[in-house]
Amino acid sequence: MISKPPGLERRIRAELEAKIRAGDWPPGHRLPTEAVLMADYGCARMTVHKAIQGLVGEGLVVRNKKAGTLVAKPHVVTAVLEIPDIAALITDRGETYAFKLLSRDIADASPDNPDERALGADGRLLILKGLHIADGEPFAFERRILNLAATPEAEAIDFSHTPPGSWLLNHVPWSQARHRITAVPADASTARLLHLPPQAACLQVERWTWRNSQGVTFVRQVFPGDRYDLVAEFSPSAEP
Amino acid sequence: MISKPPGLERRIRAELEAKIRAGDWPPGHRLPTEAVLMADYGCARMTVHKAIQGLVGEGLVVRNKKAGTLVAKPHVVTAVLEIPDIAALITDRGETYAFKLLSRDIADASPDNPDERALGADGRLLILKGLHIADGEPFAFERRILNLAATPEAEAIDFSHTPPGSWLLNHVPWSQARHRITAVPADASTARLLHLPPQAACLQVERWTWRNSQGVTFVRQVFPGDRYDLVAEFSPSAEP
DNA sequence: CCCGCGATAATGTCTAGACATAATGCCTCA
DNA sequence: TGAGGCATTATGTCTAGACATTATCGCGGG
Repeated sequence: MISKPPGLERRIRAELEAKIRAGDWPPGHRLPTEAVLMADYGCARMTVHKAIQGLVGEGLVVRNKKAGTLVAKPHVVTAVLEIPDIAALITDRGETYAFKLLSRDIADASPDNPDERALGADGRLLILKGLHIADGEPFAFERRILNLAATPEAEAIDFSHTPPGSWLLNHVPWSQARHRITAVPADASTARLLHLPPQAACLQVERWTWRNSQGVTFVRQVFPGDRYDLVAEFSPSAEP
Repeated sequence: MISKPPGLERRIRAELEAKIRAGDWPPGHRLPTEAVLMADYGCARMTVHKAIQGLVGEGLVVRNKKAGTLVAKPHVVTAVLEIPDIAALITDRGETYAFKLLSRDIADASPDNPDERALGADGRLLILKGLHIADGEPFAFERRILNLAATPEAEAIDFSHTPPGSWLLNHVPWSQARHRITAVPADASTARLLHLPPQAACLQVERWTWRNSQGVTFVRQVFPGDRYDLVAEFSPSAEP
């Protein structure tokens, strides 16, 4: 009674969702039809329809004409991974952040380099290597390839202290990406850069980014296994 | 003209999305108001409203009353990680799958074990250790804690060849989970089990699962770094 | 010049219908 | 007994409105 009424659609959705999450309605169970809910709540069909569509968006239910609405079977566990900008990640922790550019090269894409080929680029590439530093300690090593055909402005930018990831976030519009997450032993030079013993277990995140089906960038980041981990929450689709 | 008309709402949504993804409308750009789109497409407001709400669901735009609808700034990279059932993962690859139970114990939850405490369980626990095997080769080692208060049926199940993860998927309804992904060096016994050299880099996935705010299970899986990696696609929320 | 207040412009939510579409399941006919 | 077709049921999509909500902007007064 204190807070404002959250809207009927939200309420219907929340009540259905609660029944599913509590296990009252197990996977495969058929939920009431729109007509029934409409009568239960005394509202228009559009309202219950939108409520149930919300559950579809969350993947909690599947709908079939005539067959009705069924609680979905969770066959794969999906999790939403938020891969933050490293600079933001570190400053959010209250540590000081610095980026150190180790090398900068411009090269033509060569079809025999698998990283470059996957990017689908065929023109000039900007190749950057750098180190992310938190409170003076090395935090991650990254090697990045930028497709200059997709982001020609990048050639003029001074990346000696600006991390290219942060620059891209603010200058490249919406895009699509693919991530690959692996554990790798640190090779000799990476181990030295990250102040690790040779062969130390590291988390490697590779990301390919496209915009409008044109390759924009590829990056491989190596984190010391004991200094970083990824956390993914299951997504009960947050409400604003 | 070959395929059926996909519905006006879908069409509006797709056209707006295309403009955003192509970069025609950069982050921060204000898109046409519902009234304008209504006139453009000659349809009711509800239709454009639902189309734009779809974009909100994808996180592509943000809406404010009076201020209008703005293209969102991609400040964190989010990706949808599908963490499959290991048995399904392996058989999908066309390899033979086997599970070998290494140990089974029942214990009372002890508050000084951090894994058990995080689960929030305070009754009896079933503790399983096992090995996932693909084509005869060890694929992953797992240690799992099941809260018997949440899933009492589990006590009667014979897990000697059934992987507990697969059993849970089919017997526990919808739940919430939290994942933590790290790189760790294999300890001596894990290395032996997985046929790895000691200290080899491994990917470790930890998952806490709750249902109805009651802890259900905690599992820690260790994969050889060179035999498994996680792939996460960015999610432009697929359309059926 | 700044502050506050009110008009306004935008989205949020809901209604009560209409017609379309698709899968189920029954019923009929061979 | 079996197969096909049709009626039924449920969701999918859309309309044309109504009223609610709220951030912004501009204007006027102190």
